[in-house]
Amino acid sequence: MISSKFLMGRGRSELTDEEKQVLEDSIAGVRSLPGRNLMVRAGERVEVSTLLLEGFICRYMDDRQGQRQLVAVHVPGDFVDLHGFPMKRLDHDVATIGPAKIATIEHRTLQSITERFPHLTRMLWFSTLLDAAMHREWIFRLGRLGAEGRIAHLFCELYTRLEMVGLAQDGRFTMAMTQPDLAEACGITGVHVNRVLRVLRERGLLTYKGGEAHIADLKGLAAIAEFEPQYLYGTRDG
Amino acid sequence: MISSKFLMGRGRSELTDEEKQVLEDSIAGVRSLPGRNLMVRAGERVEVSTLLLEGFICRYMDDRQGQRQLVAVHVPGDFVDLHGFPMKRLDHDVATIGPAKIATIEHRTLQSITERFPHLTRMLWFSTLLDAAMHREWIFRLGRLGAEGRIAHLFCELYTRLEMVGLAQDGRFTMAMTQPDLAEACGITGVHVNRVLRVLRERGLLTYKGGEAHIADLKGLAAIAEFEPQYLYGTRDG
DNA sequence: CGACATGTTGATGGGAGTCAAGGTCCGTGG
DNA sequence: CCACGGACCTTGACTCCCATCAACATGTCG
Repeated sequence: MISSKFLMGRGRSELTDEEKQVLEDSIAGVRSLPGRNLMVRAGERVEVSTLLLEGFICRYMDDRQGQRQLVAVHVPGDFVDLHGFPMKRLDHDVATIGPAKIATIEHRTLQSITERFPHLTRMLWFSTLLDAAMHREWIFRLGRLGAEGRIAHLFCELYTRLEMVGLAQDGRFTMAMTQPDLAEACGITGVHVNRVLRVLRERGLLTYKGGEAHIADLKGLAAIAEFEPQYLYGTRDG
Repeated sequence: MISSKFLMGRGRSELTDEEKQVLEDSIAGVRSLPGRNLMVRAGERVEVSTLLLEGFICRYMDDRQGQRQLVAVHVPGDFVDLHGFPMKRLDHDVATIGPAKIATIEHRTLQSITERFPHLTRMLWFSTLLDAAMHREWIFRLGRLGAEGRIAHLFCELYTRLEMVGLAQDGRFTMAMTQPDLAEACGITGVHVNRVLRVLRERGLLTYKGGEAHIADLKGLAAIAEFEPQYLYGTRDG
């Protein structure tokens, strides 16, 4: 099932079999994209939404000098731009990081879902709110943590999210972000990312080289990051 | 009409009279709250959502040493915690800044709206996505701007939002945030906020004293802030 | 092989944090 | 009525984290 990773680990079980099938049948097509591929430019009107199947995609905004700030990183199973359905235009660019495989769903299909499946609609809404929760955590990171905490937090988040969809285990995962990419996600310079990674490596917390991450001490890394993963789950239970 | 400010300036016109009435009839009650009043604590299960009628409300997360990071500021007309309807639990605290007047809507009422009014549901969804767009802009601010830009940006955003609901004009508005509050919103210290405000005042851009803001040069302030207000409108048009 | 992105390390400087002191304003209570 | 405490605002001195500039190493792909 193409959409099998969607909401995996975060309330997917609340979807009925019928709803899962509706979602699956909504997929208009599957495509492969190369790395560093601009998918949507800010301000463009969008008519489809994208479900990420493989690879990594980021969303970002550039400042006046062209310096980039990532506002989100997406992993397989994520809807990348579902918010483009109610919004119609995006306020930011969307691009692949490494090569990626995506499924597309047309907005008119989503429209008909909202008219026939209220609960599924709420779950789609819910999934955009998970993005918002991650945004808030990023605000916290940038506002309150130093460079070490920011890097550590990003790795904790990515590890947790990848683990939910079966793409990380034993502290290890593979990802396409370069050091400059990490810098753009964390609001620091590439040079400083390099120094921080060295410190984290020397302290036995994390190694990251050539796209291979190994979190040697998740507890320690989470402590530096002040990382508490509840926000990634939406905490619907109870 | 109690909910008359909701989505004012941002697609409210897309609501039919019937939908406006449905929303109005959903209001369970109106209450006044004192300033500095904790409304919802992170992790609590919530059963109602809050529409802000008067005053200012913020959402925030505390770091390990109790340092606070605001993740959102709300002005009259905003749904403060509509995302709590699909999410059920919040990942952050919510509190008034100054005294405030709020209307509450029970989640079971919202639930019935989602089952009977798909278009109104999409507009509610849309309104939570405006929050997400503001989150993204805050990420950008914290990641790419220095202290001056951050303060300038916050004032530009608040001015624009307040103007939309008729609470700001001619560069002037009233607000309850103290300098320490601004610091918590901008990821800098209260002392530094003070210095930055002085610089902005001396440059003839902005004065802020005792809750009275006067933007003397909006163009200049927006330039420092790299502020472009489209994100506040959701840009549904065209 | 050369071009280019990425990774690494060093030297220097600046923006913002920290610590400290004092000022203003207000509400409360003796 | 005035003393007092408590927020908030203001300014100065010193410190430190991270940016900047620069040089070079490594790797990879046409």
